[in-house]
Amino acid sequence: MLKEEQAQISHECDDCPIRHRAVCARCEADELDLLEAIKYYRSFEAGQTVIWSGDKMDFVGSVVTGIATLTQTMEDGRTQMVGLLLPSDFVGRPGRDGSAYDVVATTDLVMCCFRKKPFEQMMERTPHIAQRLLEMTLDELDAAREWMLVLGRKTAREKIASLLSIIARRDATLNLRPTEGALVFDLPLTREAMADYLGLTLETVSRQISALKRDGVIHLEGKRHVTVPDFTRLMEEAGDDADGGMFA
Amino acid sequence: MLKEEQAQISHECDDCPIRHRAVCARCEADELDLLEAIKYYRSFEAGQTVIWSGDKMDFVGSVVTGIATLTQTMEDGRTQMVGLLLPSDFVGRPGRDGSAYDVVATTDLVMCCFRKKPFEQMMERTPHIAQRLLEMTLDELDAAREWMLVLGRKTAREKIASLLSIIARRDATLNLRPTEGALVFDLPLTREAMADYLGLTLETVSRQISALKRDGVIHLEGKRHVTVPDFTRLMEEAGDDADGGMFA
DNA sequence: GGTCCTCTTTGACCCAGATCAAGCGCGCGA
DNA sequence: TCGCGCGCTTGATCTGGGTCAAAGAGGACC
Repeated sequence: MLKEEQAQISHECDDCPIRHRAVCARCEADELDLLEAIKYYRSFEAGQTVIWSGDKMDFVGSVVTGIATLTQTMEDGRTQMVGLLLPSDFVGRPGRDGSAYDVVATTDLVMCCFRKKPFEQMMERTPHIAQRLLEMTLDELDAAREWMLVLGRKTAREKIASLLSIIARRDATLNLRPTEGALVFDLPLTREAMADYLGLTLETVSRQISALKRDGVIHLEGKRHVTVPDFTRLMEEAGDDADGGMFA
Repeated sequence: MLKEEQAQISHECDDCPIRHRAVCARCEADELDLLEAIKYYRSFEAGQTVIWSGDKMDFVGSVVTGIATLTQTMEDGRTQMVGLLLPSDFVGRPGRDGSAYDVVATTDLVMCCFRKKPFEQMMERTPHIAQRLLEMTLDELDAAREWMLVLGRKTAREKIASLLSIIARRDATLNLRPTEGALVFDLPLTREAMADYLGLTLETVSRQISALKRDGVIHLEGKRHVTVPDFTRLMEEAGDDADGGMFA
């Protein structure tokens, strides 16, 4: 909690790293001023739970830096990740009180938050916010449906390749690295978290990553640092059309 | 195509069966008049494809009666259903030209359509429409995430029970039947379509339905007419908390 | 009333991935 | 510097659901 207080250092929206991608992306200067007046930052350490499923959630917000996950758990402990929240992603649902999922910080995390009530009022008055939120929600819905294909119909190897290509792609667009040649990135998830995302066991994840390494689809430095020498090859392994590639 | 023309019989929004649940649910009388002026009906026969994935889509619309499915297909033919569209559900995405999925009528289908351009303009001028669309999209996102748990972590038997309970629930709210005692409904999907929804093969679907019948969880009359004597039992079989029940 | 044809059921067998069980290796705290 | 723990790898075995194959059950059409 003290940590959270410290994080409330002054941040200007103008030089916010997610200014042009988050829910505020379409706001004009004056609208941004209003948001700036009611926003506050919260930070979390890796492993900390942001909210538990079913808990009352009196804020909404955007991931500024770090990574969080959305997970669902059955009574007997089986868990399924249902969302991977990267910088600029939105957390929380206007018009609902409780959280439907566990939200967990998997790395150190900074969020830009708004108390729900004021945000909802703002949304009614500022179409730019509602428009952007609709757009982001539709994108998430598409991503969720893409993921349903992965979960329902892909083999373990294809699942791993799909996850790697998604992380690689999002990492590339976020960091604006060139997409030519080899892609390099760090896995932000443990083997177990990957298993929860993919509907697999952590042993299978480990085995398939080893297999992809053995077959030269990826290189590993340590456990987390990944090099993809040929992205098209990875896409093929994922079972995707090798075109749906690298834009926006 | 002739069939579609015929379907343009006069329908009044006032006595539309999905008036209070569709994208127009929040519209005032005057807003409704504007929509009424630009809407048109299209009908499709069972089995007909509404749009192919990738095709240009110059309209959006709501399912009025009947059932449609959203599916994704891999090059080698593996297919995954990613959406089940019941009356009042919305089809199409404002701000995107092509369809991301195959949309197929699984029963005879009537849709209330709007050409995309006018609808988008309308959305900008009528916050009630955008608000309702956001709400519906958030609901669909929740449903998709629920489904990710089903696909990723449930057994074949649990998957079947989950599908049955979802159909039973939606059918009950749609037809406003009392939820006391036995639930009765018709399966709107073939075994193959169920398999595509659940990430199973049609043989496994058939076997598990037989097993649920043998164990008295459901009764079957013919292949499609289902009776659920004890809904709580079905929920347990689905692996869900037996509470998240029967409201709205 | 017979004959397709599509949807479905059921059986026999097989395999991808789960489960159970050792170990490895790196970072951290004492 | 050591040891301890957590994340990870790898092996051996088991099994749920896939695959392949055959046959029943309604319709719809002639």
